[in-house]
Amino acid sequence: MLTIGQLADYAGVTIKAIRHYHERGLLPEPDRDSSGYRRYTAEHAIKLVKIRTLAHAGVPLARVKDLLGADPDTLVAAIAEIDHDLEERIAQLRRTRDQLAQLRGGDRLFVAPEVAAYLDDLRELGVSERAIRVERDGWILMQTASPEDACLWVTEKRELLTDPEFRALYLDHDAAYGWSPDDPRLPALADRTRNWFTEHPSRSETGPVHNPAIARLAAQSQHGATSPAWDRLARLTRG
Amino acid sequence: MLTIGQLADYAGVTIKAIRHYHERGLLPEPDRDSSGYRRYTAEHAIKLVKIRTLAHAGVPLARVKDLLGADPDTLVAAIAEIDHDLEERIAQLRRTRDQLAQLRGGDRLFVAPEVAAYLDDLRELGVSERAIRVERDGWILMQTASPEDACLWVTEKRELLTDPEFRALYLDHDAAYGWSPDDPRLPALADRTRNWFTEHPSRSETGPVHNPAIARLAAQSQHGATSPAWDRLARLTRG
DNA sequence: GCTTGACCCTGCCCCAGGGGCAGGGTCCGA
DNA sequence: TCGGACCCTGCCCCTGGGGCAGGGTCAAGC
Repeated sequence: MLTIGQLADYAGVTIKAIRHYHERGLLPEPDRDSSGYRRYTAEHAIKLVKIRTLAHAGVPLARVKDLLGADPDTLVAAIAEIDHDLEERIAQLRRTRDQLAQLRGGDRLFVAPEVAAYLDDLRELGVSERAIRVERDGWILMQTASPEDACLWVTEKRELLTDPEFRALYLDHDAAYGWSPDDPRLPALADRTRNWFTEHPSRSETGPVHNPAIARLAAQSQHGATSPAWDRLARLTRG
Repeated sequence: MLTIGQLADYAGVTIKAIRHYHERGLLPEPDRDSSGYRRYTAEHAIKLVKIRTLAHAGVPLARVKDLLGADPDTLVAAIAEIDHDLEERIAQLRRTRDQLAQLRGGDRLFVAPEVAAYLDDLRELGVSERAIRVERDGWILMQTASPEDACLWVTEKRELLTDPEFRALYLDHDAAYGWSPDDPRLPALADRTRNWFTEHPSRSETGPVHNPAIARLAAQSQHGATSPAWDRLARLTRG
């Protein structure tokens, strides 16, 4: 004949939680003594331990209720599933720990040295600050998503910048941002761009990117930073 | 320039969560495009990854907010603490898994065989069903709290029952439950009880129980099942 | 031009497991 | 008999979102 406080201590649960389980119909209300206090039996205690264990495992109370009334086979199956779920949750927490460790030095990784060097290259080349900002944002995203891919990719891009034709193309694209969509120089630029890509088919744009989703993301992330001239240029380049 | 959906996919977070972080002031609201859609920059993305990592680690959002604005030293200290917390939580989940495994065969352990044998002994002795019910409930509680202690203790109690004087005392106490508190046989019974305990000082009542809290619990759990005669008997026995 | 599906907006209510408070009763030991 | 610990009900609040309603927006294909 336990009081609610004794039962709570026994099961390692708060008094509030026990009353909550009564309200939800998980644990039957026990008889009251002469002064209206709840007096619990051992049956309540073992049922409460069941409830607590399942609840601690993250099982929603509604499902706990079903499980308490289920036949043993169903229960065993459910427990196996819950256990599997717990295992996964532990793995997830471990991953979170790893990410937490990265966060410690996270600000340094704001822009990795390779990326900073690449941005410096662009600046030296005379690229506009607008373009540099867009590049930087894109690289930050890629770095956060997959530092290895980003590092590989940026190194390749720096090599690409040693090609005079690529440098010229880059600068012309940068300049074309502010042109009118009817500018007569656009078709020629589109031609040169297409030619360059046919001559360098497997590099950079379709390069050794492990995660294609990241490439898509990078493309999308720059999509908002477009202009009428660029839109026309894109159409011309595609054909 | 990411939309909210793209940002959510990137950070592995729901759109709802992002809006929630805006409401809580964790993540600044970005500018809107012409149709009122939020457009995010890379700064938002890296900040969101921080928030997500901390939130997944179970840090309350209010604290995440503080941490985002804190100096690096404070941040590093906080991360160490959070990491320690995570480690503990993983251990807790593992314990929950063990308990879950016990739950699988939990109904069989409703009354362990040793306890069942002890209850059978009592029944054979002629003990009342009322007393047997109280005993059973007590043992169930002890079993659930500490199966090893319960098993040790019940074995010792069975040995005790081979002592004729203890058997007689047990039966007399059982019978005394229904007596009037003024019954003249009570003082003599109290004397015999006290004598027995002084002659068997270290057994059973103060026996090899590893967890004293359990002994206290067992005593308390039977406390409600008392009677006027028992209350008087207890007073007499104590002196 | 029109439809269709995917995406976005705000606002509202819901959940578990309590915390806290009000306002009052009960029990137990000294 | 008094103080402190315990119990009762009932109420509203919090977190970290999920779900739904009701409506606007965008892009692709017909």
